[in-house]
Amino acid sequence: MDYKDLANLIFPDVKPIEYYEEKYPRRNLKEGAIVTRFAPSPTGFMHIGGLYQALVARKVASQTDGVFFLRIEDTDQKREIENGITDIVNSLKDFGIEPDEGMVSETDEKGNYGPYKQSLRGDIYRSYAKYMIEMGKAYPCFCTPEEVEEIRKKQEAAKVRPGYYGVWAKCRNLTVEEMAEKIKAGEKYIIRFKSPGREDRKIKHHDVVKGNVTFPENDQDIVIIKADGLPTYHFAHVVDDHLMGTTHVIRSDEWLSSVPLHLQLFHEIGFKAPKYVHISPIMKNDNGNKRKLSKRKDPEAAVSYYAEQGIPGEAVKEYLLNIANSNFENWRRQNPTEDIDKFELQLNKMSVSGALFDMVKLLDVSKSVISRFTAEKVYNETLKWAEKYDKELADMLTDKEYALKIFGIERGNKKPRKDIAKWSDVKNEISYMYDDKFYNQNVKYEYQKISNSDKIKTILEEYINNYFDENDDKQTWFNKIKELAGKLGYASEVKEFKANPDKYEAHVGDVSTVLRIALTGRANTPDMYEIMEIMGKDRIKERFENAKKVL
RNA sequence: GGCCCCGUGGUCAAGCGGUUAAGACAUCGCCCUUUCACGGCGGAGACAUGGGUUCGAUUCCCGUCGGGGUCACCA
Repeated sequence: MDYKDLANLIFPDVKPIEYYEEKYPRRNLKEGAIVTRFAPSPTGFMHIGGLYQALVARKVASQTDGVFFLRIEDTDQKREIENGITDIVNSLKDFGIEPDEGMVSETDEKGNYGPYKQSLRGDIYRSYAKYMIEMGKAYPCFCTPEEVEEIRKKQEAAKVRPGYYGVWAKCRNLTVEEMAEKIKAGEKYIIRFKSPGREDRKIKHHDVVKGNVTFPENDQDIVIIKADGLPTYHFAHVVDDHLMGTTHVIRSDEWLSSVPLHLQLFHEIGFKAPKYVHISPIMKNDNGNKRKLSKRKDPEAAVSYYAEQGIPGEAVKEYLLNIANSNFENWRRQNPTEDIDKFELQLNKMSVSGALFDMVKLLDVSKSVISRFTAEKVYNETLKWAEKYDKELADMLTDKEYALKIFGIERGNKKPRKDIAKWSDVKNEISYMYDDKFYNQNVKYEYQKISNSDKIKTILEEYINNYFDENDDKQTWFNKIKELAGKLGYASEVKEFKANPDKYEAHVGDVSTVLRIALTGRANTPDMYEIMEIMGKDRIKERFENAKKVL
């Protein structure tokens, strides 16, 4: 009895690895092409950190004419949730991230290197496990979970490293005959890797973002095939990324410490190891302590949160790119209208330590992003958001032509207006442009410098009767307000007023403010000329009448 | 606790032996503007700490402190 016989006893009906090696040939890509993947477990909602990884992986693959694929790591059936894959696929799609290969829905996939769902790859893993056993590099372990737990307790008591290794690895030194006997006797077992490592030796490794790191060699006989016949993460990673031709494994840095294991696994099975890119997670300040954004405690950890808030996906992506490569900001300033796909992301420039999530900064990025949108796009996005989260707003937007005029105020020029950070801001920004909202809100007219009722009344009446003309261009429109101010005894120029503060009660700006407040109920609005232009004389008149009533 | 990684203004961060230690967000002041939002100018604000090495350390080495990660038949 030798290893081969043992392997056959354990996996009698499994294909030789040559079958798979042929079925999944090396990818024929041009020099320098990077193959990346996003490999989440469908265990809950999509996390912002996952989006970050996927974004980075998608970008570097695109930049090098490589391939980016989506693989689902569902080898732990206990933790799975319903529609987990759909949620991942849709979340990525919402942010404009399309994999070249991989799962496209709960059950469908595209690409030639599948299945892209690990639970469907059991036979493949078993073939490679068998291969390992044949080589004497893996073995069946008959220890029960209770026994393993007991070993751990002893180690703890003895103050030695916990784990299944060296002398603690009871089954490691069983003879082939003993193993076969136990199997034939029906004893339950799992498959463990037979680590050739020694803890007192160091390995050096170069991580693309973390740089050079040194670790003790792995000496743990980790399990590669679980009792349920599926592989553990470690083994699936090695087999899949080999077969799928991944060149760069981009993953969260919590995996950094398993690099010695993974490298050893790759080496022992005889595959070329990929490059590793361990990216720092996005953190949150929690009472002075940094911690990862938590699914349970932090609503902003879920990518759905941003959609709910009405923060455009483009903004979230730009913010994330900002964290990834801080020179993105400079690039954006120099290329304000360029598509972000044109930005060249550099993996080795990514931060080694985790960045604190900064909502204020995100919102600032978002303001800029939205200011670059066309009125049409602002309209469409706002409507899409409103239909889901704010019915009242959606109703307001029924008249598209009118809404487009509002969204067009101070937009499309070199210094576009930056007042919307998220779609949920919109209602408040535009509500006064809607008569039914305006007249039903019980507006309080809080006049400022000029607050005397008679004076306000005079300004309003004079203006609408003698100065307002719908056909005026902006310059003459404003000249007329100056004229009005002059006629009523206010300074028609601000400079004039500042030069002679005692001579005048107020200046043209204050007159404007009266008009603005009577018109909108607010002291601060976008350009008043455009607002008046959109409203038209009758509505302006009506607004003024309303204002006069409560004087 | 063992092992690994990290430590530049409030935040994100350039810098990698000699710099007046960039920039962005936030903050404050001024300017522009009929208001606001922009935009412009300026201010305040940082190399965790103690030892080395060096003519010279934010940059290199060691210790301390602080933060994070990891030690599963979870990924």
